[in-house]
Amino acid sequence: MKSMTSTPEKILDVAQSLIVKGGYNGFSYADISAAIGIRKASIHHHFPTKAELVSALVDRYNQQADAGLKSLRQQFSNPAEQLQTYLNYWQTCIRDAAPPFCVCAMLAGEMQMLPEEVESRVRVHFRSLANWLASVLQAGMELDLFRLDKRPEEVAQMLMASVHGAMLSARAFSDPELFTTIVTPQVARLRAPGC
Amino acid sequence: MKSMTSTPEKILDVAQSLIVKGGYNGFSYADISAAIGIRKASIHHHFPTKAELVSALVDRYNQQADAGLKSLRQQFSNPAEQLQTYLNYWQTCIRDAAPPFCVCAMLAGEMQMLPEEVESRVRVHFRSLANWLASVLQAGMELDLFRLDKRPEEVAQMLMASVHGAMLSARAFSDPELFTTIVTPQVARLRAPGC
DNA sequence: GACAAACTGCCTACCAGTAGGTAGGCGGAA
DNA sequence: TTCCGCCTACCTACTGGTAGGCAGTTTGTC
Repeated sequence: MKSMTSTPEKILDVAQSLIVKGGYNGFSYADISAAIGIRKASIHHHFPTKAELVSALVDRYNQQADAGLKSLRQQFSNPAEQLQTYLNYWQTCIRDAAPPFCVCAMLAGEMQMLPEEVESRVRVHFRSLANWLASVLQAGMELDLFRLDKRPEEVAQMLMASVHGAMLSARAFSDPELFTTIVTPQVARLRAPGC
Repeated sequence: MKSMTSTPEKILDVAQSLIVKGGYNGFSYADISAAIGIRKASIHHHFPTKAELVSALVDRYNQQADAGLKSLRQQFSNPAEQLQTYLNYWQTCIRDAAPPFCVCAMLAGEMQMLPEEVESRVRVHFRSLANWLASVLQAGMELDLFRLDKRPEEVAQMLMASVHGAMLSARAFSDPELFTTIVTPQVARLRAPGC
């Protein structure tokens, strides 16, 4: 039986896991080549340059994230549940070391030396995640589930920063549970009393 | 007039600014060489391997940070002021693009592929920053300046994550002000009513 | 339906440039 | 006289990237 995922997909999968480990400069075509048993030149056939490879990678990641977040809003009517499910996703990712870090958070650190084409795509991710969080917060506020002391956009930024910082701490301390320890109380604070 | 800083110090200075830009894999001996007008081999004379160089760098960074945080506690008797001054430090750093990022936060992202000797030193930084924050929070709580809903150690972790996440967001959006926007309300939340 | 042309996906072989690192020499200060 | 800081010259391994070939499939045309 032939493998079900296409070669370009496999390349992006491996590249993503490598970026999550060591960032843009932390992997090479040779690494991918070794991982999926294909020659370096063949990778260049699919993605001529490294910048194009990572751009495609972030594009795919953004699409997946958008789709995931959108389906979250359809699946759960309760904004509090939507938010919690989003956080649970990362919680299990980090615990299972699946992709224990957000690709874009990783790349954001290296922003200053990324190719422009990649940089702009990373910014897109941050923008749309912040927007999603803000709209969930807004909805929750209107339903009296959340009581915010700031505009939803600002609280969204605070929440996003907490999530990324918590990923960093979990990694620094090699303690997956730390992610939850940090993030859970942040969410609890949003809840309006009596919910 | 001779330059006042010794060559090893200059090397570490340049290396630090390069790490802050692009992480461990984001710089080379050649980069440092070009920046301070010395040959690559001469850098190896002072720091035989890259791992040793970065280890020395993080050691120095940790010492400076410890000294800075310690003097902060001596300079201000009020824990709220201590905390605020710490945050102001990063705020101005990021605004002036001085070192607009914490070296250890940067390295923490690459944790999984760092040489062991560096990894352990990064962990030390996280540990001692968390301890400092926790002790400031504890002191503030005893003086009724802060009202914490969690143990000071946990709130310290939350605060630290916020700071690092805010650095990441400021960088991703190329917006230095965002750091303050994110961090200030986090601190405000700590304050006991009537202060 | 036959047949050449074009296109795939991958290969081998190669390139210039750069990575981290080494060997050994040389001038000046201790 | 030895040590220090820096040098030139060099090494091997690896970086991202290219040129060109070669089977197998698709395509257009008669």
